[in-house]
Amino acid sequence: MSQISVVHYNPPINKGNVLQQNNVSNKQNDRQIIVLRKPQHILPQPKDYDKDDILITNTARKKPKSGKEIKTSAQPVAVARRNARERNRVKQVNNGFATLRQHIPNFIAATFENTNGRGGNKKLSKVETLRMAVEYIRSLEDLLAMDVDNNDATENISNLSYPSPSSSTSPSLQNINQTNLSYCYQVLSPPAEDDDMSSTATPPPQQFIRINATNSYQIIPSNLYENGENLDPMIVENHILSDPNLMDPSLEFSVDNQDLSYLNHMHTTSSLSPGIYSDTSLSPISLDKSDQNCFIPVFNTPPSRSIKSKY
DNA sequence: TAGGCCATCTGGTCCT
DNA sequence: AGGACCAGATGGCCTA
Repeated sequence: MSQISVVHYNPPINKGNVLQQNNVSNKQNDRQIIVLRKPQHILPQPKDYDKDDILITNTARKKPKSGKEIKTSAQPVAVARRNARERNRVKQVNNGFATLRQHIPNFIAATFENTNGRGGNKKLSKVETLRMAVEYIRSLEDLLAMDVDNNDATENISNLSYPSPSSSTSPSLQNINQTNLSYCYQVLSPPAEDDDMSSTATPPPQQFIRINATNSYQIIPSNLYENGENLDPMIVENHILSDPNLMDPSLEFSVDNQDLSYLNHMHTTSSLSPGIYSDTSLSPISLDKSDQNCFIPVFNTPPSRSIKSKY
């Protein structure tokens, strides 16, 4: 590290920059020798440049809403151009994130925004976008693996059309099997606490109610059931729905037709019948067969009984 | 007010 | 030399 030695008299220097301080006992003038950290960036002073080489920059810096003036500093052309390149580069990165966000199913993002504690109407942050994208890709991989397992006619694989939420063309629903439901509750689950996106731990399923004849869903607050425990539709019908105070209206979300492709087993967007569905069956199964790790509960409630929504 | 998120600036490194 | 990329520092904005 570069160091410079100075003879210090007054005023005192910033302690943060002091690397070494030697008190030289000099009875005559009692001076101190202090080793300073070399300033990390010593920009050439304007006087070092021709006037033509100076740009007033910082114009691209976000203008504070408070209206405070941002100090503009004189910069050489090279520095200004480099900053502009960096801004452009970051902009490209952000464009990439925006594109990535568009590929995350709307209802997943909406649900996450409602449950991430950051309030609604917030776009996914970069970290959240990456997490969601990882989950999405993982789910598509699972879907692919499941489809390969289920289809003995391997030639179908090359013709498979996988759902793309941002695609304007509707996905080939005939090729979407029931694993979509598994996908749904996996991604509806909150992300792991740490940032380790390589984690393979399977989060507990998120349970929700579908409001009949609508594309609206209501997430059942997790405090109403234990992790991994599937609710009995009868309990939902007789207890939870009868007490609207138990439900959180902010946890209601709507899905569009494309998202519905992830929620429905069927080739149409008709609603599922209430019950517990397995990963491999299109028919509800009896509760005593249920395996909490493999089934997703679907409950329907008439619109008239829907919990007071955000509307 | 603390913490999260973000944009910007800047020094450093690598590559062409 | 200049561009691309990365990481650290900084400050503004927003929310709980």
